[in-house]
Amino acid sequence: MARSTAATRREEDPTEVDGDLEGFIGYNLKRAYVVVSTDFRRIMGKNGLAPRQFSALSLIVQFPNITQSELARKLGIERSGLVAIIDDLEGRGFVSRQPVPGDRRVQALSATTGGQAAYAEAHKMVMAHEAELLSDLSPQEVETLVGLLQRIRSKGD
Amino acid sequence: MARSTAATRREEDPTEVDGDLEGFIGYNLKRAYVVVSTDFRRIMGKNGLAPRQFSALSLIVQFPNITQSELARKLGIERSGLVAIIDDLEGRGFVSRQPVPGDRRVQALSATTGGQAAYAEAHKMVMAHEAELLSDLSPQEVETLVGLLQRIRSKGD
DNA sequence: TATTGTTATACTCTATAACTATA
DNA sequence: TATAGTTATAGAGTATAACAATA
Repeated sequence: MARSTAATRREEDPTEVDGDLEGFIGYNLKRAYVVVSTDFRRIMGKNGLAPRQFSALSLIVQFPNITQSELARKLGIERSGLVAIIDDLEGRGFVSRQPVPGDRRVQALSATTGGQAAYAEAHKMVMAHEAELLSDLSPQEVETLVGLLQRIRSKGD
Repeated sequence: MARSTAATRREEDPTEVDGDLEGFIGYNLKRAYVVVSTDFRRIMGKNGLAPRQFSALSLIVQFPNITQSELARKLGIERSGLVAIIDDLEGRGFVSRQPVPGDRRVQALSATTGGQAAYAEAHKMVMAHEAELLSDLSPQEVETLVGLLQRIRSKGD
C-alpha cells in the first residue's frame, strides 16, 4: 500500500488517529488550488485577468445582459464583492453596464466586442494552462475529477 | 450526455470556445474548496481551529520537534506567514517553542499534552465533517479524488 | 416592504522585504 | 555569507451592514 487516505483509514482502521494530513480532501483541495491558481496567474501575465475576473467575464459572455445580482449568485459571492470585479472589467473596456428598460434599479452586463475578443484569447490561454497542468491525467481522469468536484460543490447549496 | 467538461470538449470539439466555466478544473477546485472550508469552520465552531491552524498542528503532532522553517516548507507557505499561526497555537496552549541545543537560531515545535488531546478531538471532528461532505461518494471515489488532487499538487514542485 | 447596486469597513490569508541573532 | 525566526507592510479576496434609488 503506497498511500494512506482518509478513506482507506476509515475502512482499514477506524480507530487510527494520526497526523496524516495528506488524506484529507480539504487540505488536498486547497493545495491543488494553489498550484492551479499560481499557474493561472503566471500564464495570464502581470496585467492579465485574475481568476475571478476571468470567471465573471466568462459568464457575461455566456449570459449576455445578466444582472449583477444574478452573476453574483452564479459565482457564489456577495453582490457587494462583485462591484470591484465589474469596475475592473469595465475599466479594461471588456464589459459595459447598461440600463434595463422597465426596471431602473438593474444594470445589465454585456461584453463589448473587445471584451469578447479578449475572452476568446484568455479562454485559449486557460485551456492551454489547464492542459499542461493536467497532462499527466487521461481525458477520462479529468472528466472524473470534474464530476467528483461538482458533486462536492453540490453539497454547498 | 448530461455534462460538458473541458475534457469532453477537447475530445469532441477542439474548436469550441464557449463560456462554459463549469468545465474548468481551477474553477471547480475553488468552488469545491469554498464548500469544504465553509463546512470545516462551521463544524469547528466560532473559536475552533481554522484550517491552517489544524494543518499546522497536525504536522507538529506527526513530526515532533519540527522547526518552523521545515513546517512552513511542508505547508507550502512562507516562514513569515507561519509566525502568526504558531503564535495562535501557542496562545491556546497547544504548542510550545523550545530551544534546540547546538543551534540557537532554531525553535523546535512540539505539541503539549493538551495540544495532543485537542488535536485528537479536532481530528475526529474533521473526519466526521469530511465523511458527511463526501457521503455521496464511495470510498473508492474518495481515494480516486485524493490521488488525482495529489497528482495536480505534484505539478507545483 | 423588498430588491439592486453601491459604499464603508473589517478581517483573513498571503507575499515581499528587511531586521536580529546566530551559524 | 547564509539561515531561522521575526516584524512591518501591502495587496488580494471576501463578508457584513447600511444606504439611495427604485419597485
